[in-house]
Amino acid sequence: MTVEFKHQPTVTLAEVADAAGVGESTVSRVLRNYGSFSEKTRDRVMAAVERLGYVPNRIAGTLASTGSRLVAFVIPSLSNIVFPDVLRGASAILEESGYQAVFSVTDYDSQREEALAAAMLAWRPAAVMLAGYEHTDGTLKILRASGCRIVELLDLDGAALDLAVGFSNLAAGRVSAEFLLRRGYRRIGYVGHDLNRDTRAGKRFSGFCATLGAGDAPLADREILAGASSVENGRLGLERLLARTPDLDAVYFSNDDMALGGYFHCLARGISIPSQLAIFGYNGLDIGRAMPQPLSTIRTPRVATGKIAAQLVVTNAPPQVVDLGFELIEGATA
Amino acid sequence: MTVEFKHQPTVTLAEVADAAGVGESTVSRVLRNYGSFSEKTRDRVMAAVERLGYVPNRIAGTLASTGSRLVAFVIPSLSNIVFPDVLRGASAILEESGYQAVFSVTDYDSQREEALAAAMLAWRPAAVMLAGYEHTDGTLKILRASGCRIVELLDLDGAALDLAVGFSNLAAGRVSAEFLLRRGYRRIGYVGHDLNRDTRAGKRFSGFCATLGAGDAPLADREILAGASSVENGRLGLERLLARTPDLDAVYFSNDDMALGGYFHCLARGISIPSQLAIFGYNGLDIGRAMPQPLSTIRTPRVATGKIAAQLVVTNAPPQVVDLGFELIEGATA
DNA sequence: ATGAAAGCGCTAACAC
DNA sequence: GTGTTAGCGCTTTCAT
Repeated sequence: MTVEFKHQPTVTLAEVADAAGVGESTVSRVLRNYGSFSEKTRDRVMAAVERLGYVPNRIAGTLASTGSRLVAFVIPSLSNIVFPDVLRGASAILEESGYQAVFSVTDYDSQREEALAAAMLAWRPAAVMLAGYEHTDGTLKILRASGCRIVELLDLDGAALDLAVGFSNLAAGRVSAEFLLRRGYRRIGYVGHDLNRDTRAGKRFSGFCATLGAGDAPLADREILAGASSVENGRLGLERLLARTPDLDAVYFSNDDMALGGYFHCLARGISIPSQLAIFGYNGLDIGRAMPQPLSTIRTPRVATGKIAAQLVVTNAPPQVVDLGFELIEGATA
Repeated sequence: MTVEFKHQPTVTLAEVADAAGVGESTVSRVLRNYGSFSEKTRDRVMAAVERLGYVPNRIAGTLASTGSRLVAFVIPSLSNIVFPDVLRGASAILEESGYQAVFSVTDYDSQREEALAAAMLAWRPAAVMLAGYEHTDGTLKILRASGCRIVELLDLDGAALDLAVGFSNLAAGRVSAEFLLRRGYRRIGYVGHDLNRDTRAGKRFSGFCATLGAGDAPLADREILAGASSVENGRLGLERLLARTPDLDAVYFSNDDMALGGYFHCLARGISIPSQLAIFGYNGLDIGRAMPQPLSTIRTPRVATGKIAAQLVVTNAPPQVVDLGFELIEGATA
């Protein structure tokens, strides 16, 4: 028998069927372990798969079955550790269920979010995961029209489109303020990054200020830095804030990175914490626990948010809002 | 039991063609702006697209054209900031070229890497991006058989399969050791995380030790922690190392996170830096610059690695190795 | 400049 | 238990 050399870059299911001496649908059934087939057939098919090094084409499979196992993430940033954490939680669940994570980064720009959401939809994902509730009308329209599951993450202060997983940023801000008031601080300032883009940080700030006001200790001063949140901006922000308002007794930072920067500023200037100045963060990063004085902060369920969100999608759960809450960490800096 | 999500009826290209009163191929040409068509036809098609809210199905498009615009990342971790940084650099380039990033996380497990690489290949990506050169034989086999571009990232100490972008970890370790020797340190220790899994950290450590040995100041002691790299592990590691070998004059950490932990340990114990103990890291994170004493470290081109890798893929560059180098940062901690 | 028709590789009915 | 066949929604010749 003469075997002709075929320059075929990829093996197809049809070739496996030929090699195994069975029909295509049988191979498909065996590979998906669905429907019925004999032990013997299964072995023959698997042998052929092995021999030919067959890798199923999920593009074709998805098209044929009109149900994709792609989950699209449209996230603001990969620099803010929050989002890698969410992705991490989600991808663990997705991978074990045969789903595939796809992502793009909006850079906190809602126009980009709209464009990227549209681009994502072209892949006909099973679900689209987004940060928060603030989306353009265009984004909302195409999402609703898409018919795929929509998951809004890390924000519960608003109305969910379909699924929502996270916690209330407004409440996180309130709890932070209550804590500082309870500890007796009255001259309280704020150092944060761009609130217009990071709307969740904006909601925390609102909740924080509202509670301070109600507690008869309205926000004494604030310093909002233009760029993204970072340790350096935190340091710079506190420096500016104290230059302007030296008599503050506590500062609330938009997150732990910023707070760490503030901590470094105090270290460098010999400002003792918390006696001269208290510092409070947000996120509950591991780094806060390793500081000489553990950082007082709010621990957020970032990985859990990703996990639960993925689980809801994978199990095709009905529309719902899942509040994972957050935890106050009474460290040593406030 | 997972439930496959079914999409609600979506608008197809055929419906757009009908609505516009043209053939399917004409719609396709207009949408991809390829081939020739009249102004008038273009307007009619675009009007119909708009009216029906048509979103092209890239699954179908990819299947028909046998050329995907998916780029698959198989990365060890999302907790180690290195990989989000690489993804960030890459996704910026990929998005503007109409490519889509897909990822999965191996958790530094080469068996998982093999399984995930295979799963990725099922999506017929244009390229697969992996960390480093250490892969199982199985991984190598399926990658080579796949016919798609392969990019190995962040490691140049080995033989590239196709494309490689990064720098030499061996050299980074050597340069770190040379620096410490040049500064006069002679009793040098090491604090690191799991070297078997993170082979790039292992290469740095090798280069470091080799240079120390050649400089007549062989590594005095080392503390390897079981878990992943973290600030807390850095702190704990330094504590243990000094308990065993108190007379060290410098410590090299497997990365900046660990080094920051060591810095915190010194702060807490009143060990003055660098006079009593010098600290040297790796990665050049922003956080190091904001420390009261800037961290002495090696800055690695993480975002650039992602960018260049993406560019090579998008432009279908010939096989090559791109050495982006790294930069010694002479901070104040060593 | 445009349309008809043949796939891309698979899944899902439906026969047998 | 297994094979046959008709699509999934597009791209791509190849005519016209």
